[in-house]
Amino acid sequence: MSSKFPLVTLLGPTAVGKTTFAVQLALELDAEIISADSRQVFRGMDIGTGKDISDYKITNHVISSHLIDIAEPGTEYNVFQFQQDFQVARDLIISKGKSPLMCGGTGLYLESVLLGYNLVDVPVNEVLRQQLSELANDELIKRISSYRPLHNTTDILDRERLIRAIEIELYKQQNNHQQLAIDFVHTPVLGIRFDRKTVRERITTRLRQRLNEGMIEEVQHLLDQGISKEQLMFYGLEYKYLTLYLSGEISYNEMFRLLNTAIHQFAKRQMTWFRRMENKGIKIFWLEGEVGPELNHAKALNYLKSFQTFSGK
RNA sequence: GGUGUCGUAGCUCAGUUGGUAGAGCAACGGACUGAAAAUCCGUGUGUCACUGGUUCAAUUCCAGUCGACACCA
Repeated sequence: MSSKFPLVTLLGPTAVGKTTFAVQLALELDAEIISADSRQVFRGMDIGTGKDISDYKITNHVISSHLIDIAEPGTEYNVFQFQQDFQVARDLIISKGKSPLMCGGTGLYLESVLLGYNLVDVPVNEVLRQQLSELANDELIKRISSYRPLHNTTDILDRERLIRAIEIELYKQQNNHQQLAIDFVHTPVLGIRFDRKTVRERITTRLRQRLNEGMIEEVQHLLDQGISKEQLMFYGLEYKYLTLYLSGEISYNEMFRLLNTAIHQFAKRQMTWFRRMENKGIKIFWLEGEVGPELNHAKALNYLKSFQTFSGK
């Protein structure tokens, strides 16, 4: 395929084979992959996040990937940073004359790019932080609620985050910044999905494999590195339940059962997010996983071809 | 073979002194622009094992059948 898209996206819930599919597609499109995965950004979190470098090798090529292993485990990463990093990665890929292929399952991150969220780079305001630090939590909550509706309790659980949220909102109000915010609504978006029941089976099978392939040791290693239990728990899923298991709070069987269910529920939430994206006007070309990768690959290429014709490029 | 207990939602079980039934988990739907694999909200999905009987009315009482478990042989 010769002419280039400003962006091609491949999304889907966990355990549908996105990476392998993306790598094959990247080879065809002469593309490099930008990962949109909120957990694969962390170094040392490999098996638990399904990060497998060997996946990027195909025949005798290695497909370049971006936004993987770019943050220290134990630190935080967020949409704003993702959007920034995405821009840099995309510019780099284009400057090499290649195509950017965004691939991942983190709905918020995908949407922030596709809908062009206007996220402003808000500097630290020490004076404000000093003032706010003297207020009671109730006061802080009242302040942030007066600026914007609360999304959920994540907004108000943590004092530090509460103060940061006020800092951001105040800055936006006072500075009237219209950030770059390019949207990619009219670029092709491919999705892979399976029947819900099949996804569950795939998740369970994969979980068994990962447990046998050193996932427990991986989490133990992170704990040994000094990453706090709380932080690991907040990363969720594998990191949460394996931490509970390793600290003796739940048995192996409980861990398996709870984690398995949690991943099933996660896949469902991912699908909910994709439906929301469709409702917001993002057209997703769904490839049914049951059909098999070969046929889906052909379908995907066809769709991209028709997309070009349609948009007159 | 005999005696007893039990059979209610996908699972574990409540319950109805007779007026067609809930809880937890699962499942399903949704919200979510600075932690998003997080966080939060909503929804009961059912031949009350089966067949008869009593009754205005049976998931509930009675009898039988089937199944599970326990004990006795």
